[in-house]
Amino acid sequence: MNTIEKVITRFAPSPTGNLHIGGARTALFNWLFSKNQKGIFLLRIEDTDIQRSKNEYYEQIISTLKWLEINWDEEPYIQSKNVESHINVANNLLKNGCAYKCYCTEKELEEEKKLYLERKIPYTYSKKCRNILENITNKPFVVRFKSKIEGKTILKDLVQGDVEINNNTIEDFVILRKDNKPTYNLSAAVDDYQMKISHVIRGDDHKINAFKQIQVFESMGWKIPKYAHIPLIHSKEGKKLSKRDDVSTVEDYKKIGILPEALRNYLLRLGWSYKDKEIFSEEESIEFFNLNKIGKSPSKLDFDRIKSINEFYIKSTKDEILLEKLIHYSELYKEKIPKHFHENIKVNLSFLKNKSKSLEDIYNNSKYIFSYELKDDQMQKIDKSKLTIIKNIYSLIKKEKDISKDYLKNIFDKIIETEKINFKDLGQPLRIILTGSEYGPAIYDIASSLGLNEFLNRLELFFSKIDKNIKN
RNA sequence: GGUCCCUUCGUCUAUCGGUUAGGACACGUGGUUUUCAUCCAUGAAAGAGGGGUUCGAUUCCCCUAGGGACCGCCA
Repeated sequence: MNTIEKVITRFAPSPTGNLHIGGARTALFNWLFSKNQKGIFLLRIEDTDIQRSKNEYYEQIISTLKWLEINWDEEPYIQSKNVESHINVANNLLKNGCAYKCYCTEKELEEEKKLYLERKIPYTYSKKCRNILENITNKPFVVRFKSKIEGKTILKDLVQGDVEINNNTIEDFVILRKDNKPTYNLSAAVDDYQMKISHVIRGDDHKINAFKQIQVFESMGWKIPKYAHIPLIHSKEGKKLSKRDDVSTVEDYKKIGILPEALRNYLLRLGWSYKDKEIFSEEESIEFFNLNKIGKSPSKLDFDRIKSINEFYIKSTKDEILLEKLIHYSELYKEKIPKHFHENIKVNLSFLKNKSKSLEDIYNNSKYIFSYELKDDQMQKIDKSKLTIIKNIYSLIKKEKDISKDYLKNIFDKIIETEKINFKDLGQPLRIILTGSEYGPAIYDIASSLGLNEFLNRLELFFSKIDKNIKN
Protein backbone atom coordinates (compact mmCIF):
# COMPACT_ATOMS: atom_id res chain seq x y z
CA MET A 1 0.00 0.00 0.00
CA ASN A 2 1.30 3.35 -0.96
CA THR A 3 0.50 6.04 1.46
CA ILE A 4 0.39 9.44 -0.20
CA GLU A 5 3.22 11.53 1.06
CA LYS A 6 2.23 14.56 3.08
CA VAL A 7 3.26 17.77 1.39
CA ILE A 8 5.50 19.88 3.58
CA THR A 9 7.04 23.05 2.19
CA ARG A 10 9.20 25.66 3.79
CA PHE A 11 10.31 29.23 3.32
CA ALA A 12 13.88 29.65 4.51
CA PRO A 13 15.04 33.27 4.58
CA SER A 14 18.24 34.37 6.22
CA PRO A 15 17.79 37.29 8.62
CA THR A 16 20.37 39.47 6.92
CA GLY A 17 18.01 42.11 5.57
CA ASN A 18 14.39 43.13 5.25
CA LEU A 19 12.08 40.69 3.53
CA HIS A 20 12.80 40.91 -0.17
CA ILE A 21 10.04 41.10 -2.74
CA GLY A 22 11.38 37.93 -4.35
CA GLY A 23 11.45 36.26 -0.97
CA ALA A 24 7.85 37.24 -0.44
CA ARG A 25 6.90 35.55 -3.68
CA THR A 26 8.86 32.43 -2.76
CA ALA A 27 7.04 32.37 0.56
CA LEU A 28 3.72 32.88 -1.19
CA PHE A 29 4.30 30.06 -3.64
CA ASN A 30 5.39 27.69 -0.88
CA TRP A 31 2.40 28.60 1.19
CA LEU A 32 -0.07 28.33 -1.67
CA PHE A 33 1.32 25.01 -2.84
CA SER A 34 1.14 23.47 0.61
CA LYS A 35 -2.41 24.73 1.13
CA ASN A 36 -3.44 23.54 -2.30
CA GLN A 37 -2.11 20.11 -1.41
CA LYS A 38 -3.63 20.19 2.06
CA GLY A 39 -0.12 20.11 3.42
CA ILE A 40 2.02 22.03 5.87
CA PHE A 41 4.02 25.20 5.38
CA LEU A 42 6.98 25.84 7.65
CA LEU A 43 9.19 28.82 8.27
CA ARG A 44 12.87 28.28 8.80
CA ILE A 45 15.24 31.06 9.68
CA GLU A 46 18.67 30.39 8.26
CA ASP A 47 20.82 32.29 10.67
CA THR A 48 24.03 30.35 10.47
CA ASP A 49 25.89 33.40 9.22
CA ILE A 50 26.43 34.87 12.64
CA GLN A 51 28.16 37.97 11.32
CA ARG A 52 25.33 39.19 9.16
CA SER A 53 22.26 37.75 10.88
CA LYS A 54 20.47 40.29 13.02
CA ASN A 55 17.53 39.97 15.33
CA GLU A 56 15.88 43.09 13.93
CA TYR A 57 15.75 41.44 10.52
CA TYR A 58 14.28 38.32 12.05
CA GLU A 59 11.54 40.44 13.59
CA GLN A 60 11.05 42.30 10.34
CA ILE A 61 10.64 39.15 8.29
CA ILE A 62 8.19 37.66 10.78
CA SER A 63 6.04 40.76 10.97
CA THR A 64 6.09 41.32 7.21
CA LEU A 65 4.98 37.76 6.51
CA LYS A 66 2.18 38.26 9.01
CA TRP A 67 1.26 41.51 7.33
CA LEU A 68 1.05 39.66 4.03
CA GLU A 69 -1.08 37.07 5.81
CA ILE A 70 1.22 34.30 4.72
CA ASN A 71 0.88 32.17 7.80
CA TRP A 72 3.20 29.31 8.59
CA ASP A 73 2.39 26.24 10.60
CA GLU A 74 4.19 25.49 13.86
CA GLU A 75 6.86 27.66 15.43
CA PRO A 76 9.55 29.23 13.27
CA TYR A 77 12.42 26.84 13.02
CA ILE A 78 15.72 28.46 13.96
CA GLN A 79 18.52 26.85 12.06
CA SER A 80 21.32 27.83 14.43
CA LYS A 81 19.64 25.77 17.16
CA ASN A 82 20.33 22.66 15.14
CA VAL A 83 24.03 23.05 14.42
CA GLU A 84 24.96 20.08 16.62
CA SER A 85 22.90 17.89 14.41
CA HIS A 86 24.50 19.34 11.29
CA ILE A 87 27.96 18.70 12.70
CA ASN A 88 27.00 15.12 13.54
CA VAL A 89 25.99 14.53 9.96
CA ALA A 90 29.28 16.00 8.77
CA ASN A 91 31.17 13.65 11.07
CA ASN A 92 29.14 10.75 9.81
CA LEU A 93 30.00 11.70 6.28
CA LEU A 94 33.62 11.85 7.33
CA LYS A 95 33.42 8.36 8.81
CA ASN A 96 31.70 6.96 5.74
CA GLY A 97 34.39 8.35 3.51
CA CYS A 98 31.92 10.69 1.86
CA ALA A 99 33.81 13.69 3.13
CA TYR A 100 37.37 14.56 3.98
CA LYS A 101 39.45 17.05 5.86
CA CYS A 102 41.04 19.73 3.77
CA TYR A 103 44.08 21.50 5.15
CA CYS A 104 44.51 24.02 2.39
CA THR A 105 44.90 27.56 3.64
CA GLU A 106 42.97 30.39 2.11
CA LYS A 107 46.19 31.65 0.62
CA GLU A 108 46.87 28.32 -1.05
CA LEU A 109 43.42 28.26 -2.49
CA GLU A 110 43.78 31.75 -3.82
CA GLU A 111 47.01 30.86 -5.55
CA GLU A 112 45.44 27.74 -6.96
CA LYS A 113 42.62 29.78 -8.31
CA LYS A 114 44.94 32.33 -9.85
CA LEU A 115 46.92 29.59 -11.55
CA TYR A 116 43.81 28.05 -13.06
CA LEU A 117 42.68 31.45 -14.21
CA GLU A 118 46.00 32.12 -15.92
CA ARG A 119 45.77 28.82 -17.73
CA LYS A 120 42.14 29.58 -18.53
CA ILE A 121 40.93 26.40 -16.90
CA PRO A 122 37.56 26.78 -15.19
CA TYR A 123 38.24 26.66 -11.49
CA THR A 124 36.98 24.12 -9.07
CA TYR A 125 38.93 23.12 -6.01
CA SER A 126 41.78 20.82 -7.00
CA LYS A 127 40.73 18.13 -4.50
CA LYS A 128 44.34 17.77 -3.50
CA CYS A 129 43.47 16.93 0.13
CA ARG A 130 41.14 14.16 -0.91
CA ASN A 131 43.68 11.41 -0.52
CA ILE A 132 45.52 12.45 2.60
CA LEU A 133 45.24 9.36 4.75
CA GLU A 134 47.05 10.32 7.95
CA ASN A 135 45.33 12.50 10.47
CA ILE A 136 47.17 15.78 10.70
CA THR A 137 46.52 17.14 14.16
CA ASN A 138 48.38 20.41 14.30
CA LYS A 139 46.79 22.10 11.30
CA PRO A 140 43.41 23.76 11.00
CA PHE A 141 41.09 22.14 8.49
CA VAL A 142 37.71 22.38 6.85
CA VAL A 143 35.59 19.40 5.93
CA ARG A 144 34.75 19.02 2.28
CA PHE A 145 32.12 16.84 0.73
CA LYS A 146 33.44 14.28 -1.72
CA SER A 147 31.46 15.14 -4.80
CA LYS A 148 30.96 12.70 -7.62
CA ILE A 149 33.66 12.94 -10.23
CA GLU A 150 32.14 10.95 -13.02
CA GLY A 151 28.77 10.72 -14.66
CA LYS A 152 25.85 13.05 -14.91
CA THR A 153 23.04 14.00 -12.62
CA ILE A 154 19.59 14.96 -13.76
CA LEU A 155 17.55 17.21 -11.56
CA LYS A 156 13.88 16.64 -12.23
CA ASP A 157 12.84 20.15 -11.42
CA LEU A 158 9.13 20.77 -11.13
CA VAL A 159 9.46 24.17 -12.79
CA GLN A 160 12.60 23.96 -14.88
CA GLY A 161 12.08 20.47 -16.19
CA ASP A 162 15.01 18.07 -16.43
CA VAL A 163 18.29 19.84 -15.79
CA GLU A 164 21.31 17.76 -16.64
CA ILE A 165 24.74 18.51 -15.35
CA ASN A 166 28.14 16.83 -15.47
CA ASN A 167 29.03 15.78 -11.94
CA ASN A 168 32.57 17.03 -12.30
CA THR A 169 31.33 20.60 -12.43
CA ILE A 170 30.21 20.27 -8.82
CA GLU A 171 33.20 20.91 -6.66
CA ASP A 172 34.08 19.39 -3.32
CA PHE A 173 32.19 21.98 -1.36
CA VAL A 174 32.93 22.82 2.23
CA ILE A 175 30.45 21.45 4.75
CA LEU A 176 32.28 22.36 7.96
CA ARG A 177 34.24 25.56 8.29
CA LYS A 178 37.57 25.97 9.97
CA ASP A 179 35.72 26.83 13.18
CA ASN A 180 33.72 23.60 12.90
CA LYS A 181 30.54 25.46 11.97
CA PRO A 182 28.36 23.94 9.25
CA THR A 183 27.84 25.74 5.96
CA TYR A 184 24.63 26.41 4.13
CA ASN A 185 24.52 23.39 1.87
CA LEU A 186 24.99 21.00 4.75
CA SER A 187 22.58 22.73 7.11
CA ALA A 188 19.89 23.16 4.48
CA ALA A 189 20.07 19.52 3.46
CA VAL A 190 20.02 18.21 7.03
CA ASP A 191 17.18 20.50 8.03
CA ASP A 192 15.14 19.70 4.97
CA TYR A 193 15.53 16.04 5.84
CA GLN A 194 14.72 16.45 9.50
CA MET A 195 11.76 18.68 8.82
CA LYS A 196 10.52 16.10 6.33
CA ILE A 197 10.28 18.69 3.60
CA SER A 198 8.60 17.11 0.58
CA HIS A 199 8.96 20.04 -1.83
CA VAL A 200 11.73 22.59 -1.87
CA ILE A 201 10.39 25.65 -3.68
CA ARG A 202 12.96 28.42 -3.88
CA GLY A 203 14.66 30.92 -6.15
CA ASP A 204 16.46 29.96 -9.31
CA ASP A 205 19.72 31.10 -7.75
CA HIS A 206 19.72 27.91 -5.67
CA LYS A 207 19.63 25.56 -8.60
CA ILE A 208 23.28 24.55 -8.38
CA ASN A 209 22.88 24.04 -4.65
CA ALA A 210 20.25 21.42 -5.36
CA PHE A 211 22.91 19.25 -6.96
CA LYS A 212 25.08 19.59 -3.86
CA GLN A 213 22.28 18.97 -1.43
CA ILE A 214 21.02 15.97 -3.36
CA GLN A 215 24.45 14.39 -2.98
CA VAL A 216 24.29 14.86 0.77
CA PHE A 217 20.88 13.22 0.80
CA GLU A 218 22.17 10.32 -1.27
CA SER A 219 25.23 9.80 0.90
CA MET A 220 23.08 9.64 3.99
CA GLY A 221 20.56 7.37 2.33
CA TRP A 222 17.77 9.87 2.84
CA LYS A 223 14.76 10.28 0.64
CA ILE A 224 15.36 13.24 -1.67
CA PRO A 225 12.71 15.97 -1.69
CA LYS A 226 11.25 17.32 -4.90
CA TYR A 227 12.65 20.60 -6.12
CA ALA A 228 11.04 23.56 -7.84
CA HIS A 229 13.28 26.49 -8.73
CA ILE A 230 11.31 29.57 -9.61
CA PRO A 231 12.72 32.33 -11.82
CA LEU A 232 13.89 35.49 -10.14
CA ILE A 233 12.19 38.84 -10.25
CA HIS A 234 14.03 41.54 -12.14
CA SER A 235 13.91 45.28 -12.00
CA LYS A 236 12.20 47.34 -14.65
CA GLU A 237 15.49 47.44 -16.51
CA GLY A 238 15.75 43.67 -16.50
CA LYS A 239 18.58 43.57 -14.02
CA LYS A 240 18.81 41.94 -10.66
CA LEU A 241 16.95 43.94 -8.03
CA SER A 242 19.16 45.98 -5.80
CA LYS A 243 18.34 47.85 -2.65
CA ARG A 244 18.89 51.08 -4.53
CA ASP A 245 15.85 50.39 -6.66
CA ASP A 246 13.49 51.37 -3.83
CA VAL A 247 11.17 48.60 -4.86
CA SER A 248 13.15 45.60 -3.70
CA THR A 249 11.66 44.96 -0.28
CA VAL A 250 8.10 44.42 0.84
CA GLU A 251 8.55 47.38 3.15
CA ASP A 252 9.04 49.60 0.10
CA TYR A 253 5.52 48.76 -1.01
CA LYS A 254 4.00 48.88 2.43
CA LYS A 255 5.22 52.39 3.01
CA ILE A 256 3.59 53.79 -0.11
CA GLY A 257 0.30 52.27 0.94
CA ILE A 258 0.03 49.06 -1.05
CA LEU A 259 -2.45 46.65 0.50
CA PRO A 260 -1.11 43.18 1.40
CA GLU A 261 -3.80 41.41 -0.59
CA ALA A 262 -2.93 43.53 -3.63
CA LEU A 263 0.76 42.78 -3.36
CA ARG A 264 0.00 39.10 -2.96
CA ASN A 265 -2.25 39.12 -6.00
CA TYR A 266 0.40 40.90 -8.01
CA LEU A 267 3.14 38.52 -6.91
CA LEU A 268 0.94 35.54 -7.66
CA ARG A 269 0.40 36.64 -11.24
CA LEU A 270 4.05 37.47 -11.72
CA GLY A 271 5.38 34.36 -13.41
CA TRP A 272 2.26 32.33 -12.83
CA SER A 273 -1.11 32.37 -14.50
CA TYR A 274 -4.47 30.68 -14.53
CA LYS A 275 -6.22 31.20 -17.83
CA ASP A 276 -7.10 34.88 -18.24
CA LYS A 277 -7.82 35.43 -14.61
CA GLU A 278 -6.23 38.48 -13.02
CA ILE A 279 -7.86 38.85 -9.63
CA PHE A 280 -7.68 36.01 -7.13
CA SER A 281 -9.23 35.82 -3.72
CA GLU A 282 -7.30 33.90 -1.09
CA GLU A 283 -9.54 30.88 -1.59
CA GLU A 284 -9.17 31.03 -5.34
CA SER A 285 -5.42 31.30 -5.23
CA ILE A 286 -5.23 28.25 -2.99
CA GLU A 287 -7.64 26.35 -5.18
CA PHE A 288 -5.99 27.15 -8.50
CA PHE A 289 -2.32 27.33 -7.62
CA ASN A 290 -0.01 24.79 -9.14
CA LEU A 291 3.66 24.46 -9.87
CA ASN A 292 3.45 23.50 -13.52
CA LYS A 293 2.00 26.84 -14.59
CA ILE A 294 4.98 28.75 -13.25
CA GLY A 295 6.90 30.29 -16.15
CA LYS A 296 10.56 29.61 -16.67
CA SER A 297 11.73 33.08 -17.57
CA PRO A 298 12.41 35.87 -15.10
CA SER A 299 9.82 38.62 -14.94
CA LYS A 300 10.20 42.33 -14.55
CA LEU A 301 8.46 44.40 -11.93
CA ASP A 302 5.71 46.61 -13.28
CA PHE A 303 4.88 49.33 -10.85
CA ASP A 304 1.83 50.54 -12.77
CA ARG A 305 0.38 47.10 -12.52
CA ILE A 306 0.90 46.90 -8.78
CA LYS A 307 -0.85 50.22 -8.36
CA SER A 308 -3.66 49.20 -10.60
CA ILE A 309 -4.29 46.00 -8.66
CA ASN A 310 -4.03 47.98 -5.46
CA GLU A 311 -6.64 50.37 -6.76
CA PHE A 312 -8.94 47.46 -7.35
CA TYR A 313 -8.51 46.19 -3.81
CA ILE A 314 -8.95 49.63 -2.35
CA LYS A 315 -12.21 50.02 -4.16
CA SER A 316 -13.45 46.66 -3.02
CA THR A 317 -12.55 47.17 0.63
CA LYS A 318 -15.37 48.20 2.95
CA ASP A 319 -15.10 51.73 4.20
CA GLU A 320 -14.76 50.90 7.88
CA ILE A 321 -11.92 48.48 7.15
CA LEU A 322 -10.29 50.87 4.74
CA LEU A 323 -10.43 53.58 7.37
CA GLU A 324 -8.71 51.32 9.88
CA LYS A 325 -6.00 50.59 7.36
CA LEU A 326 -5.63 54.27 6.58
CA ILE A 327 -5.34 55.21 10.25
CA HIS A 328 -2.80 52.49 10.84
CA TYR A 329 -0.89 53.55 7.76
CA SER A 330 -0.80 57.19 8.81
CA GLU A 331 0.49 56.22 12.23
CA LEU A 332 3.30 54.20 10.72
CA TYR A 333 4.43 56.39 7.88
CA LYS A 334 2.74 59.79 7.96
CA GLU A 335 1.32 62.40 10.24
CA LYS A 336 -1.15 60.71 12.56
CA ILE A 337 -4.77 61.45 11.70
CA PRO A 338 -6.40 62.94 14.84
CA LYS A 339 -9.19 60.78 16.20
CA HIS A 340 -11.93 63.39 15.95
CA PHE A 341 -11.52 63.43 12.17
CA HIS A 342 -11.94 59.68 11.76
CA GLU A 343 -15.70 59.74 11.42
CA ASN A 344 -15.56 62.62 8.98
CA ILE A 345 -13.09 60.79 6.76
CA LYS A 346 -15.09 57.62 6.95
CA VAL A 347 -18.33 59.16 5.72
CA ASN A 348 -16.46 60.84 2.90
CA LEU A 349 -14.36 57.86 1.94
CA SER A 350 -16.56 57.13 -1.05
CA PHE A 351 -15.12 60.07 -2.93
CA LEU A 352 -11.77 60.30 -1.15
CA LYS A 353 -10.85 56.82 -2.31
CA ASN A 354 -12.31 57.37 -5.74
CA LYS A 355 -9.13 58.49 -7.40
CA SER A 356 -6.73 56.70 -5.11
CA LYS A 357 -4.41 53.93 -6.09
CA SER A 358 -2.83 53.57 -2.67
CA LEU A 359 -3.33 54.39 0.98
CA GLU A 360 -0.84 57.17 0.43
CA ASP A 361 -3.16 58.65 -2.21
CA ILE A 362 -6.15 58.47 0.12
CA TYR A 363 -4.08 60.03 2.83
CA ASN A 364 -3.07 62.88 0.56
CA ASN A 365 -6.64 63.31 -0.67
CA SER A 366 -7.97 63.47 2.87
CA LYS A 367 -5.27 65.69 4.19
CA TYR A 368 -7.25 68.87 3.65
CA ILE A 369 -9.74 67.65 6.22
CA PHE A 370 -7.39 67.10 9.14
CA SER A 371 -4.33 69.09 8.19
CA TYR A 372 -5.28 72.22 6.33
CA GLU A 373 -2.76 74.78 5.23
CA LEU A 374 -2.94 77.42 2.52
CA LYS A 375 0.58 78.00 1.36
CA ASP A 376 1.78 81.06 -0.52
CA ASP A 377 2.71 79.17 -3.65
CA GLN A 378 -0.85 77.88 -3.83
CA MET A 379 -2.23 81.36 -3.08
CA GLN A 380 -0.42 82.60 -6.13
CA LYS A 381 -2.24 80.14 -8.34
CA ILE A 382 -5.54 81.76 -7.48
CA ASP A 383 -6.96 83.99 -10.16
CA LYS A 384 -7.43 87.27 -8.26
CA SER A 385 -9.85 88.64 -10.83
CA LYS A 386 -12.38 86.21 -9.38
CA LEU A 387 -12.04 87.68 -5.92
CA THR A 388 -15.31 89.59 -6.03
CA ILE A 389 -17.14 86.52 -7.15
CA ILE A 390 -15.70 84.51 -4.31
CA LYS A 391 -16.60 87.22 -1.80
CA ASN A 392 -20.03 87.14 -3.25
CA ILE A 393 -20.35 83.42 -2.78
CA TYR A 394 -19.10 83.81 0.76
CA SER A 395 -21.71 86.35 1.78
CA LEU A 396 -24.51 84.39 0.15
CA ILE A 397 -23.56 81.22 2.00
CA LYS A 398 -23.04 83.07 5.25
CA LYS A 399 -26.48 84.60 4.98
CA GLU A 400 -28.33 81.43 3.99
CA LYS A 401 -26.26 79.13 6.18
CA ASP A 402 -26.43 76.52 3.46
CA ILE A 403 -23.70 74.60 1.63
CA SER A 404 -25.79 71.77 0.30
CA LYS A 405 -25.04 70.64 -3.20
CA ASP A 406 -28.35 71.92 -4.52
CA TYR A 407 -27.87 75.35 -3.05
CA LEU A 408 -24.27 75.67 -4.20
CA LYS A 409 -25.09 74.46 -7.67
CA ASN A 410 -27.87 76.93 -7.87
CA ILE A 411 -25.73 79.96 -7.04
CA PHE A 412 -22.78 78.73 -9.09
CA ASP A 413 -25.00 78.32 -12.13
CA LYS A 414 -26.29 81.84 -11.78
CA ILE A 415 -22.83 83.30 -11.44
CA ILE A 416 -21.54 81.33 -14.40
CA GLU A 417 -24.36 82.69 -16.48
CA THR A 418 -24.19 86.35 -15.44
CA GLU A 419 -20.40 86.55 -15.40
CA LYS A 420 -20.05 84.53 -18.57
CA ILE A 421 -17.40 82.28 -17.09
CA ASN A 422 -16.84 78.53 -16.92
CA PHE A 423 -17.26 76.45 -13.83
CA LYS A 424 -13.55 75.94 -13.82
CA ASP A 425 -13.01 79.67 -13.30
CA LEU A 426 -14.62 79.60 -9.92
CA GLY A 427 -14.12 75.94 -9.09
CA GLN A 428 -10.37 76.04 -9.29
CA PRO A 429 -9.80 79.02 -6.96
CA LEU A 430 -12.37 77.65 -4.54
CA ARG A 431 -10.64 74.29 -4.43
CA ILE A 432 -7.31 75.89 -3.66
CA ILE A 433 -8.82 78.08 -0.96
CA LEU A 434 -10.68 75.20 0.66
CA THR A 435 -8.05 72.50 0.41
CA GLY A 436 -4.76 74.23 -0.16
CA SER A 437 -4.29 72.23 -3.32
CA GLU A 438 -5.33 72.58 -6.93
CA TYR A 439 -6.17 68.89 -7.13
CA GLY A 440 -8.80 67.16 -5.14
CA PRO A 441 -12.39 66.03 -4.88
CA ALA A 442 -15.39 67.80 -6.37
CA ILE A 443 -16.25 71.15 -4.81
CA TYR A 444 -19.59 69.91 -3.51
CA ASP A 445 -17.92 66.98 -1.84
CA ILE A 446 -15.33 69.24 -0.31
CA ALA A 447 -18.01 71.57 0.96
CA SER A 448 -20.09 68.87 2.56
CA SER A 449 -17.07 67.18 4.12
CA LEU A 450 -15.95 70.45 5.70
CA GLY A 451 -19.32 71.61 6.97
CA LEU A 452 -20.64 75.14 7.01
CA ASN A 453 -18.42 76.59 9.73
CA GLU A 454 -15.16 75.25 8.43
CA PHE A 455 -16.15 76.25 4.92
CA LEU A 456 -16.66 79.85 6.02
CA ASN A 457 -13.56 79.79 8.24
CA ARG A 458 -11.31 78.85 5.38
CA LEU A 459 -12.74 81.53 3.14
CA GLU A 460 -12.28 84.11 5.90
CA LEU A 461 -8.73 82.96 6.43
CA PHE A 462 -8.10 83.40 2.76
CA PHE A 463 -9.54 86.93 2.76
CA SER A 464 -7.41 87.92 5.71
CA LYS A 465 -4.34 86.54 3.97
CA ILE A 466 -5.19 88.55 0.87
CA ASP A 467 -5.56 91.69 2.97
CA LYS A 468 -2.25 91.07 4.63
CA ASN A 469 -0.55 90.57 1.28
CA ILE A 470 -1.99 93.81 -0.03
CA LYS A 471 -0.77 95.73 3.03
CA ASN A 472 2.70 94.29 2.55
C1' G B 1 35.66 32.74 -19.10
C1' G B 2 33.04 27.88 -17.49
C1' U B 3 28.28 25.47 -16.23
C1' C B 4 23.11 25.83 -16.40
C1' C B 5 18.60 28.39 -17.70
C1' C B 6 15.46 31.66 -20.50
C1' U B 7 13.24 34.43 -25.19
C1' U B 8 4.85 35.96 -27.60
C1' C B 9 2.56 43.44 -27.73
C1' G B 10 6.46 48.54 -23.62
C1' U B 11 5.13 45.11 -19.09
C1' C B 12 2.64 40.52 -16.87
C1' U B 13 0.82 36.68 -19.60
C1' A B 14 -3.00 33.02 -22.78
C1' U B 15 -2.24 29.45 -26.75
C1' C B 16 -3.03 21.10 -25.33
C1' G B 17 0.63 21.85 -34.39
C1' G B 18 -4.50 24.46 -37.61
C1' U B 19 -6.75 31.21 -33.70
C1' U B 20 -8.42 37.50 -37.59
C1' A B 21 -2.28 35.21 -31.95
C1' G B 22 -6.64 36.42 -26.71
C1' G B 23 -6.70 39.13 -21.90
C1' A B 24 -4.76 42.63 -18.21
C1' C B 25 -1.67 47.06 -16.98
C1' A B 26 0.37 51.21 -19.39
C1' C B 27 -0.41 54.30 -23.85
C1' G B 28 -3.52 57.01 -28.05
C1' U B 29 -8.48 58.74 -29.57
C1' G B 30 -13.69 59.75 -28.64
C1' G B 31 -17.79 60.19 -25.17
C1' U B 32 -19.92 60.98 -20.11
C1' U B 33 -18.48 64.20 -16.04
C1' U B 34 -19.30 71.61 -13.23
C1' U B 35 -11.61 70.85 -12.79
C1' C B 36 -8.47 66.37 -12.10
C1' A B 37 -9.91 61.44 -11.69
C1' U B 38 -13.65 57.67 -12.30
C1' C B 39 -16.72 55.32 -15.95
C1' C B 40 -17.92 53.77 -21.11
C1' A B 41 -16.42 53.05 -26.10
C1' U B 42 -12.48 52.55 -29.36
C1' G B 43 -7.38 52.25 -31.40
C1' A B 44 -2.29 51.12 -31.94
C1' A B 45 0.87 47.32 -30.16
C1' A B 46 4.06 40.74 -30.14
C1' G B 47 5.89 35.13 -31.76
C1' A B 48 14.54 37.61 -31.53
C1' G B 49 16.99 35.83 -36.36
C1' G B 50 18.15 31.56 -39.47
C1' G B 51 17.60 26.57 -40.64
C1' G B 52 14.99 21.99 -40.32
C1' U B 53 10.55 18.20 -39.08
C1' U B 54 5.39 18.65 -40.96
C1' C B 55 0.06 19.20 -45.53
C1' G B 56 0.59 23.10 -41.79
C1' A B 57 4.82 25.71 -36.67
C1' U B 58 4.40 30.83 -31.89
C1' U B 59 3.99 25.67 -30.42
C1' C B 60 8.74 20.10 -31.80
C1' C B 61 14.42 19.87 -33.05
C1' C B 62 19.18 22.43 -34.24
C1' C B 63 22.24 26.83 -34.81
C1' U B 64 23.03 32.07 -33.98
C1' A B 65 21.98 36.40 -31.26
C1' G B 66 20.32 38.65 -26.83
C1' G B 67 19.23 38.25 -21.59
C1' G B 68 19.77 35.93 -16.78
C1' A B 69 21.56 32.75 -12.62
C1' C B 70 25.62 30.34 -10.39
C1' C B 71 30.91 29.84 -10.09
C1' G B 72 32.50 31.85 -1.20
C1' C B 73 35.05 28.59 4.89
C1' C B 74 27.29 33.93 2.27
C1' A B 75 22.65 32.05 2.31
